[in-house]
This record gives sequence, C-alpha cells and structure tokens, in this order.
Amino acid sequence: MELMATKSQRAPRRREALSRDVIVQAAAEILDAGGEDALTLRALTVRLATGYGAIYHHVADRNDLLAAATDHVIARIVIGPDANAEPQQALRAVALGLFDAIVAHPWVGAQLNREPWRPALLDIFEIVSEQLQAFGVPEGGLPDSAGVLVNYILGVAGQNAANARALASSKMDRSAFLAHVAAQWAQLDPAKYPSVRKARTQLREHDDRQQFLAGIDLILAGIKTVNRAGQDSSAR
Amino acid sequence: MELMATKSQRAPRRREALSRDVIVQAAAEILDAGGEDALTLRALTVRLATGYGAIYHHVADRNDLLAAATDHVIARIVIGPDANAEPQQALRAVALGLFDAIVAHPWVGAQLNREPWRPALLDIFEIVSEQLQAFGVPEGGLPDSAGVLVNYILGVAGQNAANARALASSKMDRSAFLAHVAAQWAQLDPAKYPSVRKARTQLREHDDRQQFLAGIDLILAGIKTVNRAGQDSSAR
DNA sequence: ACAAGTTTGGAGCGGCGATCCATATGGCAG
DNA sequence: CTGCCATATGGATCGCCGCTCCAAACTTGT
Repeated sequence: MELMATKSQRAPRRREALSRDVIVQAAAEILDAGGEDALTLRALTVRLATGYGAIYHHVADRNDLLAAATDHVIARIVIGPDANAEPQQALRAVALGLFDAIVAHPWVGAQLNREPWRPALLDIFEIVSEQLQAFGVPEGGLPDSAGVLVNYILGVAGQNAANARALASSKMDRSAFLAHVAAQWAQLDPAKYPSVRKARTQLREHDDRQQFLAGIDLILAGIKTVNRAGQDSSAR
Repeated sequence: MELMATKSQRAPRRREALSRDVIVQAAAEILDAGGEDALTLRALTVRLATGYGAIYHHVADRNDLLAAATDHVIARIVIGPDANAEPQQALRAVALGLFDAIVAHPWVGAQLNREPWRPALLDIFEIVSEQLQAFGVPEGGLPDSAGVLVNYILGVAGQNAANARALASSKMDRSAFLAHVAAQWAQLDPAKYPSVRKARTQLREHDDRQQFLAGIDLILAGIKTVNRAGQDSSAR
C-alpha cells in the first residue's frame, strides 16, 4: 500500500525469450570486441537488457560461459575437411582452420589452455586423430602423435592469445609493437641470450601463420619417421 | 585532538627488511601451496605481516608478481645441462627438467601461457635453441625447430596446469579423478567421438611424463628429417 | 640535530562474481 | 475463462578482490 506510489517498482520483462544460446552468443560477441577481461556479468546484463538472475538461470557461472563460448567457436571449425583430399593436405587444412580461428578470436586460445577436456578440446582431439588415421598412423602410435599435434596447436594458441593481449594493452599498432619487442630484445645481455638476439633480426619479416604451418609439417615428418621406423615397436 | 585517544594508531614496523626477492619467494610459496587463486594481495600481507604499501613499493602489480615468481622457478631449471652429453640426450634432459618443474608447480604452466616474452620464456627459448644448435640444426632452421619444441612444451604445460586445477577443485584423489574422466568419456556419443572413446581405454595406464618424452623424440625426429632434406650442415 | 628521502601500514574505493528472493509469466487443470 | 504452479526474470545485496593514497616510521646525508 504505502509503496505502490513508486513509479515503477521493476523494469518490464524482456520480450524475446532468453536462452543459453542467446547468452553464449552475446558473450562471444563481447569477447571478440573487448577481449577476455571485457566479459563481465554486468556487461552481459547491459547488453542483454536483463538481470543477473536470468543469466545465472541458464548458465552455471562465468567459467561455464567462457567454456561454452569457446565450444561454440571451435564446433564451427572442426567440421570435417574435404574427404577426398590428400591426408597431409587435409591435416594442414584442419590445423590452419584452427589457427585462423584462434587468430580471429584470441580469447579462444587462452581458454583452450584453461579448461581441460571440455567439448572444444575433445573436438580438436577427435578431428586430429581421425586425420592422422587417414594419414596412415597405426593405432598404437595414435595417442602420442595426436598428443604432439594437439599440444603444439594449444601452445601456439596460448602464445597467440598472450601476444594479442599484450598488443591490445600496449595501444600500439602491430608494426610499432613488433619494433618495440625487437628493441627490447636488442638490449638483452648478449652473453645470456645469444640465440634470442640472433633470432631478433628475423622477427620483422616473419609470418606467424607460415611458421605455424612449418611446425605442422615438421611434426608430420616426425610422425611419418617414427611410425615407419618403429612399425609399432615403439616402447610405450 | 578527539582521535588521539585511540590506543594504538599503527602496528609496529617489521624487523627484517622487505625486498622484491622476499616478496616473490613468499608469493611462490603461496602459489605452490594453494594454486593460482590462492595468491591474493591480502594473503601476501598476512604471510609477510605487512601492508599493501610495502608490497606495492617493490612490485608493480599482481601480474608482475606472478611473472616474477614464474621467472624465479624457470631460471633455476634452465641452467645448462651436461656439456658433453649426447645432443639428443641433453635436449631430452632439458625438456624433462621443464616438464618436472611444471608438474611440481602447475601455476607456472598456466603463467607461461599468459605473459609472452618475459624472462622465463626467453630462458626456455634460449636453452632450447642452444641445444638444437648442438644437435646440428642449421641456423636457417632454428626458428622453426625451436618454435615447435617450445610451443609443444608450452602446450603440455598449459594442459598440465588445467588438469591440476580440475583435479584440485574436484577434491578427489588422482586415481578417482582419472576414473571419473574415463567414465565421462565413456558416455560420449560414439558416432561423434570414436577416436576419443578408443583412447579412453589407454587413459588409465598412461604416463604423462613418458608421453611427453615420446613427443619430444617425435619432434626431434622431424627436425632431423626436415633439416637433412634441406641442406647439409657443417657439423653433426 | 634536523631536513630530505625512502619504506611501511592500513583505511578506503570501485568493481567484480555470485546469491537470493520478490515478482512476472506461460502452460495446464478445472 | 480462471486460478495455480513451475519456471523465468530483475535487481538489491554480499563478500572479496586489486589497487590507490597518505600519514607515520624509519634511514641517510650533512
């Protein structure tokens, strides 16, 4: 009675239904726009014009949200590649698809290194294993071979995410940032870091994507060698 | 005037001098004891019996602290290996040293994937590059080869950290946790995840450390293959 | 002895994830 | 059509966090 005069005790309810998918989608957009730190529950409530209760009704917590957004992005990448391509080419295509997705969404790279054995990682493991089988890897060698490839991809993903964050927080453009890093390396103690200082000169003209692909090829060469030489006598 | 009656306006000052090293050391101990989330500034002030001002006088912020603690752990690992060992054995020893350190301090694995080009990562890159040169990798192949090895190590480090966190938060012991994961995998859709389900049976008897080493050997085989194909190097 | 500089302690700020509950709504039984 | 209940929603609120800020306590130089 005495409160009924307050003009609007509560905002009106949203029109369009809320759902887990809508929330995850919005979260992914916030992450793409502002990076990992931009995804706050408050930002989500604003963007969706809703409250905490609605979000927590569909989502367990912030980690769940991050993981679900990651799964969402990865699931669209790991659709099987061209079935009648050369196995090595198919493997390269899968790896490059992941690489490009991670470059486009650096937060995915970070998240993949944080939550183990969520669907996103399973998807990656699965598609890599399948392609390796087509590549001719015997069943006994699969876990090791797939493990190397997946961990390499995850390592690159994590570094890419870290670099993207450093680049964003430095507020320079990409080339200025690279020059800045190169300058820092130039000041390193030559006695302690001879190899790093040598690599510095190649930093400017180096292409992350190409280097990633070279790594994939190198690992595939190793897989071929190990599985040809061993004929599953590999001591494991 | 009116406040002068408060009995003790301020705690006495600490006896032992505070320094960056002391703070980083304490941070590392907190991290080892309770994982990444346990390191809060408040926990540090309690452990060191000091205040925020003292800590922030020696340390820029929490990230700086985390990075410094990581550098601290890694720096003790990357002391050069036995100089007259076989190159491949030396490389394995370096990799295993990193692996063991990361298993012992999972938060290091997570942190390595977060801050790029801090001393810890430079140390790793440097020692890997040096050993690869001893291994006979020509200068042109060094960046690619070292990149593969380092990224693989970082990937394993990140997954290890993620697993350690999942294990800790599950509050099971290690074998119960593995059984739990295996049970979850058993429920996966066999049509969608055939390879993962196949790998499940090997989960129980699998040894992370041995698999890591197999990965290192596989990559070394690839490095040998790729660099032999390219051109002959001076020494081997 | 006193001033200038350095190091320390801790109150306080703004922002975060998460909880909780009164309220609104849609579907279903009568 | 009407009442009822499970479900969905909005938002106040809590406890904790990183971090800032400044006066007090100490050190050093003269």
